[in-house]
Amino acid sequence: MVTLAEVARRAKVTGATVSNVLRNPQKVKPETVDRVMAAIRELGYRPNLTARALARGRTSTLALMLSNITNPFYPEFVLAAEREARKRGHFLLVCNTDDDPAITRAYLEQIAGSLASGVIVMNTDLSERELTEIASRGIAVVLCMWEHVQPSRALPCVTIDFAAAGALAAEHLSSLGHRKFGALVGAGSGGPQTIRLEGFASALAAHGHADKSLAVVQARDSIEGGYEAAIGLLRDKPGLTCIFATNDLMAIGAMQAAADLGKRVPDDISVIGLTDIELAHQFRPALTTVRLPAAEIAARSIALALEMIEGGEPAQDIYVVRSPELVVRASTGRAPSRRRRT
Amino acid sequence: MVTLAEVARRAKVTGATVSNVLRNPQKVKPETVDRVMAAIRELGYRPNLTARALARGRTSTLALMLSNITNPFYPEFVLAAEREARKRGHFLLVCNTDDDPAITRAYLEQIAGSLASGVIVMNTDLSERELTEIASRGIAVVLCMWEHVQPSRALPCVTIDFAAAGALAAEHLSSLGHRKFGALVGAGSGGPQTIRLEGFASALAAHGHADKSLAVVQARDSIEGGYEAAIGLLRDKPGLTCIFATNDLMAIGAMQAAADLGKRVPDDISVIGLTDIELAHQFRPALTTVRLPAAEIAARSIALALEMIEGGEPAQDIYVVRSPELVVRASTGRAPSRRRRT
DNA sequence: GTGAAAGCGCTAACAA
DNA sequence: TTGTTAGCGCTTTCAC
Repeated sequence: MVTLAEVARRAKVTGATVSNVLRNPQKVKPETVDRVMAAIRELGYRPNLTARALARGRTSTLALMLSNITNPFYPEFVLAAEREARKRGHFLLVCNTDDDPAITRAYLEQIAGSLASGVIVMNTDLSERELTEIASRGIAVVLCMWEHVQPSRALPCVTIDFAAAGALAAEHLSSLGHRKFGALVGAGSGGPQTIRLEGFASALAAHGHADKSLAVVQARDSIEGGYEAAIGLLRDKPGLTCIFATNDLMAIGAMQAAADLGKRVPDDISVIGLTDIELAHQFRPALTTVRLPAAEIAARSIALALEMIEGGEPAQDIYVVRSPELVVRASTGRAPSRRRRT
Repeated sequence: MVTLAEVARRAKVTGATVSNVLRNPQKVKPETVDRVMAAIRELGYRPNLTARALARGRTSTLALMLSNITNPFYPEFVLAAEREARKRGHFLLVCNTDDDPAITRAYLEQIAGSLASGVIVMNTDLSERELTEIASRGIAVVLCMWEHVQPSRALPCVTIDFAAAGALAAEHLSSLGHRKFGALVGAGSGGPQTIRLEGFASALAAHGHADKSLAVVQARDSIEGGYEAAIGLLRDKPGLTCIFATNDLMAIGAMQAAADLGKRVPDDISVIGLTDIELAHQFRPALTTVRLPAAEIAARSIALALEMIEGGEPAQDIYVVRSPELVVRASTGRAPSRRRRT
């Protein structure tokens, strides 16, 4: 391995100068710069990032903690995060916590402040208290898509308006003439996706729908989970003409359930999701959904972490990115004319 | 940040002893161990992995280079890789190269041998020569799922028998009575998936099918790519009763194409994929496919890299993991009785 | 069984 | 403009 010292020797300068050429070339006489650059090239020198990190007191890696990258939302998110990090000269450590607090904790203990100087924490089972404690060790912690009723006051947080997302879904269904609503609420880590549901329910109320026109059921946040929950829901309430799922995976499961029960989507029943993962438009019928700007959230989170690392305190506490928007595709349509009773 | 020195001071020993307690506790008197452990606990000490890496000359991170994590094969792979790495006390840097040799190269230059002491390279546009050069800098490079006609002789390589996988698909279709075959060949990075196709074609020949009973078409390796290619293929060769795609994404696209052309799967046409990503069983109809043991390949690759780092040279050059196996689901069925001409 | 000391490769004052 | 000098926090001989 070629070291800075060898480059220095070859260029007949000291290490400090080589270091300067690399970091503040304007502070070095042009011809020295040339000489050093030549030496670097000839020797094939590459700075050792580990040594640099130790000397500077901060690394060039960021950690991204998520529950399980196998959920199709994350790959899209990770890609965007990684691109932003790379653009800013950083690398991304991906940490799957499997929703296991012990794994999460172990990761944080080992990595935070030693391997990574910043951590983006998504959907976690750890308490805010515990996370705050990590942050107090001097490492940049940013909460991402924190979906609790109370936004965090202690940790900077990048998120979107989940209630508005739910409301968009409600307005869409309502405007199509639906009157009997089903909702599948996913329970990811970090608790159930209640805010999405509340936004949905409030908007329904605002449009004059009675409380009892909405049937809610919990589901695991996956295609299979949505399928099972929808089967149950549709059996219990055969009069439903539409289903809102707090995310796309469950919505896709619901479409399959409808098909298996002999209901056509969207003729007999409309299904709307939330997130707009790629699968949403790849599935047939293509899923109508409310789009969450994942890439933007990812990039913002990385940027925020880096700003904290560089500048100290974040300028504000909560960063809300661009609003969610409705994406109408093939899975929703006008409510069928009444034929059966609820 | 609590350092080793502070722990040492508190435990009234030197740093060397603390270091030993952490690494070779049997070399330290039990009561000293206790004292040091107590100090560690009281102070909340966490070793700094960056400093450790610098001192030991090797880091605890591995890099995984893949083209784009958004391809659903990778998340499953990454999860398995990360678990294996974690089990062995390492962390995983995920690098999306976007199939761009420049990005790949930049990553390798920056990371290899400084941030990561091992790199798993999947599907890449870099030449073997270039990769060998990186490896010669003393960093562990393992090729993963290298799918070239010539296996690499220079770099250790974890792979599976792609030809056998293709053959399984052919045998399955042949045994169902099909006689007119279509094939979609994906062209990922690292060139087209020729070996899978060759395995398919050879098996067909071995079962007595004439060369011209197989129509091959290239496709982009995605649902959309498979869709477009299949539309073209089915228009050109309306007599096809089955389609083999060199991977699942294209197979799913092909199923959608068939549906859009008014063909029922599997009644009018059978579709078989290769890989068995999660989507394969989640889609309707569920996709018959040939399963590649992704998790096993991932784990083996990580393990191999670590062995090389620890032990120097790998014991052998090519590691072939468990054979692919046929997974029969709903997208394949008996060939329809002849109705039309080719 | 424990300590002293040298160093991993780089950065960052501060001097010159 | 360049060099000197201390480290960063940890590991690792080698004495004691």
